Formats: sequence, structure tokens, C-alpha cells
Amino acid sequence: MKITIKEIAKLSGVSIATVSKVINRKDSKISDETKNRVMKIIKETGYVPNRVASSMITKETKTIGLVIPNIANPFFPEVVRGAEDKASEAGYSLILCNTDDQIDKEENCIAMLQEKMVDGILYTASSRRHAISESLKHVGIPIISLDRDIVGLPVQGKITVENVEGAFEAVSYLIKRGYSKIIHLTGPETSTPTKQRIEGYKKAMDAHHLPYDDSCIIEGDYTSASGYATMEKAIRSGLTFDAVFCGNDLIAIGCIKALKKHGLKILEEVGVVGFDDIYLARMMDPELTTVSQPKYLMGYKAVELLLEVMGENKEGRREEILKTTLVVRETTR
Amino acid sequence: MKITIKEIAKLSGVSIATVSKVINRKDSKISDETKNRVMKIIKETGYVPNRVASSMITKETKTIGLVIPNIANPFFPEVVRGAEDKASEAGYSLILCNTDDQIDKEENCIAMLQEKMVDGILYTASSRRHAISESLKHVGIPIISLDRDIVGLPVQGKITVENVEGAFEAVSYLIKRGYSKIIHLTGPETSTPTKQRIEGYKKAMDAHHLPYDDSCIIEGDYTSASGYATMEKAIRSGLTFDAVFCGNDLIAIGCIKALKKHGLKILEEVGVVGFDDIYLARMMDPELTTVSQPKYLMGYKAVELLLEVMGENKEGRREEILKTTLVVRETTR
DNA sequence: GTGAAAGCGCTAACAG
DNA sequence: CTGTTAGCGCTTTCAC
Repeated sequence: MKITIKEIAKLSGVSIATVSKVINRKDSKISDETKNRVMKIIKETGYVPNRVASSMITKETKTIGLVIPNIANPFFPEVVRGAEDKASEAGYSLILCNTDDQIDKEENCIAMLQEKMVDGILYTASSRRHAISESLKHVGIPIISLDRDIVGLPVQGKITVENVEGAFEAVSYLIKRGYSKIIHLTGPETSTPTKQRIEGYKKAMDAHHLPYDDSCIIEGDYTSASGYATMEKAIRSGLTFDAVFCGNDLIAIGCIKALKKHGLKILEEVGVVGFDDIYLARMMDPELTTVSQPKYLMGYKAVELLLEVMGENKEGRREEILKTTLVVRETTR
Repeated sequence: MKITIKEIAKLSGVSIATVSKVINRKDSKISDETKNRVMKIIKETGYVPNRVASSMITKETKTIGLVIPNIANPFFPEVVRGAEDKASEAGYSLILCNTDDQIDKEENCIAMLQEKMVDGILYTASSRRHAISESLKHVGIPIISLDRDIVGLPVQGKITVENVEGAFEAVSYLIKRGYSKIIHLTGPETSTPTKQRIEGYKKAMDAHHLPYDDSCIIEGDYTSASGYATMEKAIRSGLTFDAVFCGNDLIAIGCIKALKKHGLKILEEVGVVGFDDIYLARMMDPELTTVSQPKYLMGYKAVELLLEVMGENKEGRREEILKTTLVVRETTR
């Protein structure tokens, strides 16, 4: 039988109300003597307050739900770490959910988080999501959308990065370094980041009056396997290019593998730029030139924003768009 | 005001007990008619049962605490994924805690998890931990220790890998391939895996009557920076070697950087073997020969074991030691 | 300064 | 088949 506040009260010869007050530091009107006595008993007995009981009354669980596609995707661990740091700093903990970009898993997660009465949700929408499911519309819990935007979803806030600008900068850099036949290997075109990176690519090409057509923008998904496959196909199909701007680093890795296999020299013959700057980018050989996303900060800021929204209980949507930075390494001349 | 079971009862014209039964599928004795009526109302109102309230009674939160050093360390995401998969399969969710291998953070995490009344804890002990803190001794919650063993900690189960055998196999392979002056770059010697990998290294060297002394076993920590620094120092100090067995892949990555910098040819002049087989190992160039740990399985099995232990409420310690496999790639001849 | 009492939303006997 | 009742462990007025 676990020890409860009742025992502590009995043992210290005070009421449970008093014990509750000292536990929660609402003890301005409790004499030091009783305070110390209660504290001592608590320590001695190893009493642990039951937060699920207090949650019932305070209506907060000090828990935040974190819904992401897959923690094993190297993009997310840092984001999660940032989120966890800010959360624990503020006395919250994180429930982690993986959705594999599958809509039904997403809905299950959200439902579960609602039942567990989390105080807020950080949500990276499935890149496959087009329509918003009904059930998602009436979650009565603050939601911050992370990384990806969902039009129509009633979120209370949004943390994204400057995808257009990041892509623009990357492609512009490529052009400045003398590359001119630049192709773009993208992720699923249903997701906002993908669309935005394509937009940035086009803008840069246009700005420099460089030609491109639909065959230069090749859709895949955000995996190295996809990068490998699409690159392979591009080469086979006789497409000419001297640089490739990849939708993310994973695609870039696969792409480079394919390039190497075909004996193409990275940097001299073909420049490659990634997006994300995952841990891997710095570790591979050659080190990958890429657009760095502030992953840790994204998680951190997302929780920060969520906490704000939760506090104010306001309706207004908040938004923060974080900057990317081009990191030039060894896959571009 | 959030809608409660009471409203549903009123709206469907039944008692709350009945509603409770249909929610929890204890409805064998409820007529289909009432069942359907209640279900319909639930759907219409968008009622979400409050699991924190039911937790108070059932004494279970369907939540598991996952305590790891750092999710941003590439070893852990897959472990966590495995754990999450098994957990969600069984209707549980995971609260994630990062400890940075700091004992005080560990204790905070554990305390918080206790207060949140998690049903069990998965725990990767700090590699710096030598003594078990008092507070950890009387957690009344089942604990499974993951990856690292903690002597003296009253855990109900243990999931580890065959570190000795893995190291033995790696070093033996190196020897078989003609390397003979093999050094070992280790992690912190306070942690069990480190000790075991050293043991495996020694066993293999002994088995083949190859000489080594203390200077061949160089302690560092499990980071690429450490791998770089220790390798650098080893080279500077004039240590001779033709292969290096690294305590993990991160060390191997740093080590290879240092080797390359000094113009040493990987594979021909110096063979390198890592440990873990993180995602990176396959992505780098040259691809890393390494001892693969079943990371996903570790997490999965850990939750499985925890669930078992929780179910039986037995005292006996359970243990599962998973196999490693040597993956030969491009850093060994 | 401290305590009594009224619940939070739900489940689990037990009655009917 | 369904409802009544007694809490789960805690916080929070409101008295004293």
C-alpha cells in the first residue's frame, strides 16, 4: 500500500490541508515549526505526492504531447531534445508519439493525448495529409504545429523555418560558384516545406535567368533510398546537370552514392547541396554542403510558444519563422 | 466546460455506471440497444473519457517512463522507436527524459516519473554512476535497466547485449585479416559496456597470443571528439598500431578523421572497427566496419520485459542478453 | 495559522 | 441488464 497525504497528516499531527500546502509551497501562512515537522516526515517516509490526483483538481497534467513522424529519422532527435529541454525547464514532461506519416496513427495519438489530458500538443503533420480530419478540428487543447504547416487546422501557433529563403540562398550560391544546370530532388510535394523549397529553387533560377523545366524538379520522398533511386533514374534518362539541390540531407546522401557509383566526381563535376544539416552531414566524406535548420531551437521555441499560448488562453494564432543558414562544406566548389 | 461522463449518462438516459461500462468494453451485459444509444451520444458530443480520473481508481496510468542520456545521441533514437512501438502496441505511452549522464538529472526524472505514477520505468543508467543513490533504492515501480547494468540497483529486469562476445568477434576478425598491433579506444571505464568490450578485446588478443599493454587501451568517452583527440594523441606519442577497435561508432568516426588528417590510409595501413552500427556507419565513406547492436530490438524487448514484470508482479530479476553481429564494410581489409 | 468539507471524473462492487 | 454507492488522493474555499 502506497503512502498517501493522509498518513503524512496523521504522522505529523496536522490536517491534510496543511500538508498539501507545504508540498505545494503555498505555505506563507504555515508556521516554520509545522512546516519543518511535515517536511521531516515526508523525507522519512519517502512520501511521493500523487500528481494524477492533483491533476484532477488543478486541471493540468504538466504534460505535453509530442507528435512526430519518426524519432529514428535523424532530423527529429535534436528537435525533440530542444523541446524536452524547454519543457523540463518549465516543469513539464513530454509524451512521445511516432506517426510514420500515417494519418490513422496520427489520429490515434491525438486521441490518446486528449484522454491523458495533456496540457498542449506539438504536432508535426503528416506530409501526406491534405484534408484535415474532422476529429482534429475539435481538440480542445492548444496545438502548435511544428516544421510543417497545415492549412485549415485550427492550431494556436506555428514554428517553421524560412524554407523559401533557405532554398533560394542554396541555389543562388550554387549559381555563384559557376554551376548552371541545377536540378532539384524534392520530397513529397504535398508537404509545405517541399513546396516552399521548390519555390526558392525556382526563384533563384529565375533571378539568374537560368532555364529549367519540369524535368529538373524530381519528386521523391525524404529518404536516402529515394535520393539514390531518383538520381539513378535521372542519370539513366540522360538528364544533364552540373549540380543538384536536394530536398534534405538524406536525399543528398543517396544522391551522392548514386553519383559516385556512376563515377561522377562530387564538387568538380557535380555540386551537391542538402537541406537540414543533420549530424550526418558533417560526418560523411566529403562533408555535405547544406542549408542548416535550427533543429534544437525549433523544438525549444515550439514549447516556449506552447507555454505562452497555454498561459494566455488567447485565440490569436502565433507564428515564429526561424532562419536557416547555408553551411558550405565539401560538396560544392 | 469540458463534457463528462455525467452528461453522457444524462443525455443517453442511463446511469454513469452504464456509460463507463460501454466505454471500457465491459459491456457483455449491456443490451445492444443501450450500447448503441450511448455510443451515438458519445460520438455526437465528441466526448473524450478522462483517463486521469480512471487512473485514480485503476491505479495504472498506461504510461512508461523512458530515461536515457540523450536522444540526440545517434544510438538512442532507434532504441526509443523500438520501445515506443511495443508500448503503443500494448496501449501504453512513453514519457521521455534526457539525463545527459548527470546523476542529479536522473534523480529528478525518476522523482517526476514517480509522481506522475508511471507504471514502469526503462532506465539507461548514467555511465558515470558508481554508487546508487538512496532515492533510487525505494522506487516502488518496476524498473528495467537498458543497455547498461547497474550493480546494486534493485531493478526488476535487464536488457543488455553481448558486449564481450561482440568485442571478441570484432578483434578476432581484425586478427584474422592480418592486423596484429591492435589498439582499443574505449568509453568511460566506469560503465559496464566499456568494461565488457575491453574484456572482449583482451580475450581475443590473448586467444591469438598477441601482445598488448596498458598503452594499447586508451580511455575516452563515447563521442567523435574524444575519438579524434585520443587518436591524435596516440599518433603523436609514437604509438605503433595497424588497427584500432573503437568503443563505439562515434569514436570510430573521430578516429578516422584523425587518421585521414595524418595521411594514414584506412583499411590498408590502419583497419578500423566500431561498435553500435548507428545509421551513420553505413552512410560515411568509407563505410564503417562495426559490431551491430540490435537497437530497435533492445527498446522493443525492454518494454516487453517491463510489461511482463508488471503483469506478474514477481520479485525475480529477469534478464535478456541480445546478440551482436559483426558487419564487415569498408574500413577493414 | 490551521482544519473540515466538498468535490475533481471516474470505476467497481453490489443490489436490484 | 442497469443503477446506487462509496471512494481513488488530492486541492481549495471558508470557517475557526
